[in-house]
Amino acid sequence: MALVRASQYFLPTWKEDPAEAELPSHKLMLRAGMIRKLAAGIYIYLPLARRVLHKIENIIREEMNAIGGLEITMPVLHPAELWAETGRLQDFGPILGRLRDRAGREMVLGPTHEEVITDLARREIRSWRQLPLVFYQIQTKFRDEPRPRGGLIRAREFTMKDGYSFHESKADLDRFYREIYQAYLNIFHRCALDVVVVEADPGLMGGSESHEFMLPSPYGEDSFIQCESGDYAANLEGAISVKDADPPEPLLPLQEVATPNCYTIEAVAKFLGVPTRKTAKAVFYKAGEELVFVVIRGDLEVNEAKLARALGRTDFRPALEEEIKEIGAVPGYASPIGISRDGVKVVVDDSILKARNLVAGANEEGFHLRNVNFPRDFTADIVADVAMAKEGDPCPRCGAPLRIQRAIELGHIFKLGTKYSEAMGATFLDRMGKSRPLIMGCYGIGVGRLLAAVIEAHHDEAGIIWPANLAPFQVIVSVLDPKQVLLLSLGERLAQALAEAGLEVLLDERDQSAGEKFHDAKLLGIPLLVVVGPRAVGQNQVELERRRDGEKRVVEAKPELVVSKVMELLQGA
RNA sequence: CGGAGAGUAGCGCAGUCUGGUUAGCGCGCAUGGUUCGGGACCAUGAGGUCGGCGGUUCGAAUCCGCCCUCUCCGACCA
Repeated sequence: MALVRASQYFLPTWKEDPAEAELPSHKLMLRAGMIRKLAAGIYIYLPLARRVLHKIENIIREEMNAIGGLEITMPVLHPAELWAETGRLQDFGPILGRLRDRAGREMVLGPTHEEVITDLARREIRSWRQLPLVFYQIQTKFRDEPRPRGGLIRAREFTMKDGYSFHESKADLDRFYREIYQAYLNIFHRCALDVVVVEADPGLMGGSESHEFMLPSPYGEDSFIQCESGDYAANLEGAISVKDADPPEPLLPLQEVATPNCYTIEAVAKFLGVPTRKTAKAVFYKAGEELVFVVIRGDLEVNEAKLARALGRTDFRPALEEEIKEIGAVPGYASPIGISRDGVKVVVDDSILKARNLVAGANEEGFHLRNVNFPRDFTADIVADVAMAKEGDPCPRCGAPLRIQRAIELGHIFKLGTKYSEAMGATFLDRMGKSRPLIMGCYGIGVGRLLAAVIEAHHDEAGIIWPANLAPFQVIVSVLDPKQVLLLSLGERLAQALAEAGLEVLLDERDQSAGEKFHDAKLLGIPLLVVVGPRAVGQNQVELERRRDGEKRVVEAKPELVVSKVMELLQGA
């Protein structure tokens, strides 16, 4: 039986918006007494938040268990050597929280657990007969993010459900991937969230396929691109861009033109009176010893995630002016024509393929070339799509315009393949007795972020509006003047009856003004309010008020009647 | 890491430009009383290293320097 007395509980609510919060979910969680900040991006979860988190976590558990997931708990502290094995000790960089134990051993605070689970797998999994195996945990992660923001939306210390699956074949991973995809939809649906599933960039996680589960929100920390007709949605990092081409035109001869003080595409285009899409832009990166020379249509931007894929490396940075000059290119007037190709990798975006008679730099201060054409005038080491998709671009599937949406990334699932198992030697004997690396997938949900997202999706000016299945309490029984013994005892009886009927009940018998109690009830977002006040009780009645729509009922103050009416109203909450 | 802003009582803020009684206001908190249907009222009271350190000055919340913390924008973000 679940009956909590407010006077003995911890409800540190605030009347005013805190100065430090910007997002509705952040403000409301502070105001409702759910969280308190310890340091930037590091929060204490108070009792009210814990109640909701338990429900969210249990939904996740049920759905994970239903597809064969086995719950485990892995350590927060990992030996750094494990991370060195996969190279991620380096790759994660300063995001990785690091420390030494008393013996001087390097340790890391786990930002994720591929290394640990793969270590477990290589010790324990020997035969295909043990497969498939799906482990998951709901546990604290630490990432020393450069910029935490928005309360629980992007914290440094946060709770994550992370799952890892091991398979004997790609086909079995594919099968399980479809199951977990559906399980994720179930989880978010049960949390009353309308998520959009977007194709994501598997990037350097390796593997073939990856999806993100996004909740569209103006306060999102992420964005994705979506086709109006709904047949394509992708993370911006991986979004395929279709480049509309101009109609073909005859190739004209190269022609040098003076363009004084035109150091930017906009300036050149304006000076020569051509649209920016009729220019070729040069963008430079330094990757190790190599200078990467990207040629892209002037109206487009380079997508560095796509460039990383085209190059097969991520260790590059924008080049310095001196580095550009070293190869004979002139910053502001650069083009791939007439430069030294020694130690230079020319990457041509596919937007250049169909473009004709472009304006490009002449590698001479104050001059550009007209009528530059690929591949007539220069060659490429790599031709690839390295452009950032943008608002209004045609959808790669149906051609309808694409729109950019801000969103909260709630979940991310990956087909990892053998990246970790190979790096760490996690192998098994297959049906033919042959040793092969385990085939893996990994699957994350930001639990705290999910909690915040539920509030983002379900609140109004007065406070939170919990979906009934996530609410910390389903009913709040508010005794307006608890010093009147009759009112208090009636409130107690009703609360008891409701609790015995299986509901979680908060009995607000605090000696506070009616207004405060009404406001708190709304702020806390409890689906149903039972008002035990002198006015109605005088006529042997109590009032019910539904949080979601303000729907009110008056009921005779008999426990059975109140219970049945509460149940009825909760159906619509 | 770049840009912007902020740090004064538990919360929200004024005071700082132009140095000068005992550092204020609202809310909250404690005690007593009056109230009791949509954030009541009266009285009394507690609560402050004015983010820290250093400097200037007869005198610093206020001026100067360094540092710390927090927020927002950007970069970044399996």
